[in-house]
Amino acid sequence: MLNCRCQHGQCVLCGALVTSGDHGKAQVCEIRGVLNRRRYAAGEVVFREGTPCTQLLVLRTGQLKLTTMPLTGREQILGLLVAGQLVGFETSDATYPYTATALTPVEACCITHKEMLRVLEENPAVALSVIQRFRDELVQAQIMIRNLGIKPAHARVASFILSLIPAGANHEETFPLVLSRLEIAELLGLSEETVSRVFAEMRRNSLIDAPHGEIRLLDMPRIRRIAGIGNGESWHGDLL
Amino acid sequence: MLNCRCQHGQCVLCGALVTSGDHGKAQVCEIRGVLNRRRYAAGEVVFREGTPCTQLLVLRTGQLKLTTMPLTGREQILGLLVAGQLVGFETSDATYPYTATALTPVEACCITHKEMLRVLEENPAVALSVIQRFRDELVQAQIMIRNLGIKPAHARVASFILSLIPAGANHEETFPLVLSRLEIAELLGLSEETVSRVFAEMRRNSLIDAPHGEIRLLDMPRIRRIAGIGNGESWHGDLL
DNA sequence: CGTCCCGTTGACGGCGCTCAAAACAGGTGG
DNA sequence: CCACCTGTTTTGAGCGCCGTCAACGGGACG
Repeated sequence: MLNCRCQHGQCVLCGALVTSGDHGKAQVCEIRGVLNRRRYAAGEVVFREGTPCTQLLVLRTGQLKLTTMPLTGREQILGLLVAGQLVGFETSDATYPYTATALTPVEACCITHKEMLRVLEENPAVALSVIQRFRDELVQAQIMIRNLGIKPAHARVASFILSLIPAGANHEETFPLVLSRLEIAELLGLSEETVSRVFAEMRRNSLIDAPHGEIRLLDMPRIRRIAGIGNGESWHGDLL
Repeated sequence: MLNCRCQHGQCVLCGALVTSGDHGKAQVCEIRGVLNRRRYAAGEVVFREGTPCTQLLVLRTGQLKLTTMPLTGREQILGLLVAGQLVGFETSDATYPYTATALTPVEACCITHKEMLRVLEENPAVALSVIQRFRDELVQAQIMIRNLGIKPAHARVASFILSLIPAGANHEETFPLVLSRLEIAELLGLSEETVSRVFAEMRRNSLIDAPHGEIRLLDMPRIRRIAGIGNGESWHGDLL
């Protein structure tokens, strides 16, 4: 485990392999032959929409954004990925359906689809773990559908801000914000200007503080209320 | 296989089990003990958002819609399911994150999560098949995000109409339309009236014909063009 | 100091939502 | 068969949210 070349117990593949009792050590040794570690700089494109997909990645550190650009138009962010998640595991089509770009410096493990399928067939524990990851991604996607489908601009931004809080973190703390206004707009299905306006409004009403590249929640309960549906009665009533 | 009580080779569970060589017959016999067949009438609620989830279903026939209603507001349809897909396989939370409702008469196979996990651990082929289903659902969800995020009303409706065409079907044919205008609106993040207006406009321009409960495509190429991004220059130019 | 990029702010117009009523279909009972 | 009622679909009028266009400010960097 410690002498495994990819050196990370938290990786879905390694982690699961290590704990899958019946094969054990032999499997660990086998898999490290097919895993490659890769690094990407912030802003670097990992793979591009429409290119043939042969490999999949397991994110170790950093964040990725998945984007799509239908025909000639603005980009839409389909989702954000953090450590532990899979990306590029496409089986139905032979090309990636979205572009993956590093938002921060990224470390990831690479494996070809062919090898991955073999690993899954031989290691039920890994398969279970992969199923769990897909479930999580699907839940995230459904949350996005909810937001895009019914929430007005202010509620979308509020929901987005709440989603930045790391699990089990103290509020009233300052969190890093790696997305630009434009990227937030692309994530929320809004225009850059609208996002900026909502941020300004929230700052004016001391709901948040937003220095460069960071954000700080000043009034969690009200943000949470705004994030719920825009309930008819103008949100201004709540903000002022 | 033919004497299996659930009697369907096309079910992910049975199908996969039958073809998983190394266990074979024994597994088939084992699984039919934990599978239950259920029927639901059109309009019947299969399970409701927020209720504890212990079972998952494999759709045999019919269609389901998955809906959510955040706080007090309108419903949002998260997705539609057809035969072969899984529903209710939630592992992270103990409650269903959406409501499942039958759109047509439905037949499904039921299995508890606990049993399902055991089946997955013992049958890699089933696990692979399940992963594939989740991938497909994720792709569908991402298509919805794309549509909701950037497309104007007309393009959303056009995309929806195109999505009704069964795989490998002849166009110029008449397809069943099980969703009401309100449901289409909830799926596309629009109002009922807007959907109705777009349908009317399309009918006026002989793009479609829409008798009760059915729809017929009259001009596939133009519908396809409208479904692409609304590219700035008014769509009226295309329609007239 | 000039340039570039990002964020902010203002003015304006249009898409699509809201409210309301009419047209329509389907089912039920007289 | 027709009157009646209920729920769906259609159509109209009005307006508000938000997207577009444009100009400005500020920090990073050469």
